[in-house]
Amino acid sequence: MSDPDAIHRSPRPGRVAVDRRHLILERVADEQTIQVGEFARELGVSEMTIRRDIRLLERDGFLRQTYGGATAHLTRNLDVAFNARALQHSREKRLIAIRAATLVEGLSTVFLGVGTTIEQFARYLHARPELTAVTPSLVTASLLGTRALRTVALGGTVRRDDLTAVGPIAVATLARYRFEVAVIGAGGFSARWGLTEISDDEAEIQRVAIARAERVIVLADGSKVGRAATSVVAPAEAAHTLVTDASAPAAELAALRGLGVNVVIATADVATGPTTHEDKTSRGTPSTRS
Amino acid sequence: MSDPDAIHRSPRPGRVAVDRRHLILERVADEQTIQVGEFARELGVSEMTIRRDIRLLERDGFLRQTYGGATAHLTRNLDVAFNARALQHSREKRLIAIRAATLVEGLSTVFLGVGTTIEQFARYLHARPELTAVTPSLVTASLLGTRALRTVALGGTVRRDDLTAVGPIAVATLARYRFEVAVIGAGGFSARWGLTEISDDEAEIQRVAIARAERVIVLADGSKVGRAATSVVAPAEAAHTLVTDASAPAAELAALRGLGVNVVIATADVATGPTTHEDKTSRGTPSTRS
DNA sequence: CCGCATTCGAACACAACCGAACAACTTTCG
DNA sequence: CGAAAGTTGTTCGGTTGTGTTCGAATGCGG
Repeated sequence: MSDPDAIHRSPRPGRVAVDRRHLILERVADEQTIQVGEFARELGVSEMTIRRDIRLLERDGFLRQTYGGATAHLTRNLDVAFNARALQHSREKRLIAIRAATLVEGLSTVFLGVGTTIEQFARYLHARPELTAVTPSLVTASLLGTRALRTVALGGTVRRDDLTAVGPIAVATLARYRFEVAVIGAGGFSARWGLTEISDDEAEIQRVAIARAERVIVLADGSKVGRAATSVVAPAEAAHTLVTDASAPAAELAALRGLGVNVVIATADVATGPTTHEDKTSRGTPSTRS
Repeated sequence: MSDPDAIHRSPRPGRVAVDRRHLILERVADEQTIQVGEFARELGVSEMTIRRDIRLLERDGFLRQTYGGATAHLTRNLDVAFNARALQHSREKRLIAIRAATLVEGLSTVFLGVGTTIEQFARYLHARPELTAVTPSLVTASLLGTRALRTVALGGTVRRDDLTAVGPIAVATLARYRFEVAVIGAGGFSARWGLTEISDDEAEIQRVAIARAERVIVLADGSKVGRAATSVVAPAEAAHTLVTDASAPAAELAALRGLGVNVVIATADVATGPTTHEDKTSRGTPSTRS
């Protein structure tokens, strides 16, 4: 398992240092290579600093230092870099989440999958007492658990990376429910390979959830559309609706539409506020509890 | 500095401190990061105070200290309110948790119950890869889930008050396990009424867990000892060990001892260090993979 | 093979940051 | 009132991150 926290492992890196290393990884993931002088100029730091970063990152196996810069370490770091970037795509994800929330209004049983996009979706899900939400994600379950709807957490072994319950127990629990709609994320979604996921465990759970749902809504930001991960979950036709953003490649969307997938592009026009239970306008007065 | 909280006639010391730490957690939850100097200026306190807060919060696993500030810990976004509950907890509970942690060393399967004392216990539980921890509490599961041990969350309907999985699913899942020791909290614990709990759901789960455990350790601060709640879980003899603090009434403790309960009083002398998820002894040897 | 420009990394310098220790102050309790 | 405990600010020696210098190493074109 590629420890996503490994970047932070140096004794006590500052925020800027961590950010800079993230940037380096991103660049390397994008362009396969990076040059010390260029990047130093770009960030306004000395070359020595970049060199030190590279040495550190190589020590942890994220890349390989070369004469004049560094190159991608083939096997590793893609996931890491994408993870790092996933945190920054939040604008699009929020839009997708808001749009998707409008698609599940009035329903009574929904399945929520795993991933940051789904977490966002949960934030914007309109809570009603007669709504039951089932999810393997502890984060999502915690998020929903405090609100006015019935939340069911799947049990099972908790995965370290994303705090998700996986394994036979989760699958067995899933078998007790039937869903009007399953809202799931995706490691990749393409016409050729359908819905794909990075982890096998997650794929298994999603497969069962899809089988038990009458409708499937896939949430995937543009960078996921047309891409494929390793574990195949279901063909693209299994998804009734795909909610994505404007950055998704048009050709791929056309192909998906050809397969009968209803494609929804989330735009910024409907700037609905979040559905958080507590607004944070209470900045100055810290909670006067108990 | 004029104490802005003096108007409230603060009932116990450290009221401002607790509030300040809440603010820190909020900020970190919002922005993933915080800087000492900036925040100190913002609140009008010295940097040292902020540093002390951060150190404390890291010790309890809320965040991760960095050079110049702190960043969010992986147990991100459990609702801050829930995550921060433990902040208001007395040092008695922490002492109990620390003491109890020494009682479960070397075991391989433990059940962790519900409640803030148990959450504290989880923070100080020494993680080992071969240790399996089972719990119905989403908070505890999230806390443990990022650390180096196998965590199993019970599934089920999530209770709003304390983010606990309850109901038939939780009970059924429990039936798949056997525990060397069950560590549980208590709404009340007395010689007369035994182990009692406020909620029926919780009582049911604890009953099953006790039946499936070879040893039962009850954690209860002094105020709980001698008291009884509405729902009876088990007679006092079911508990092999009670860990409490010095404020527990001596007469009651004597009565419990008479029933064969091994009473342990947690004191401050064993100033055991914290059990943060990442060991920082790896200062000099960076290549030690987690 | 030899120069030559570029890059690398050890060493040093400096600023920012950290934490232990101490002092000043407040609150609690006898 | 006085002792004890808790909280915050300050000081100071040590640590960490970054920039700079400079000799050594490397790639490249004869």
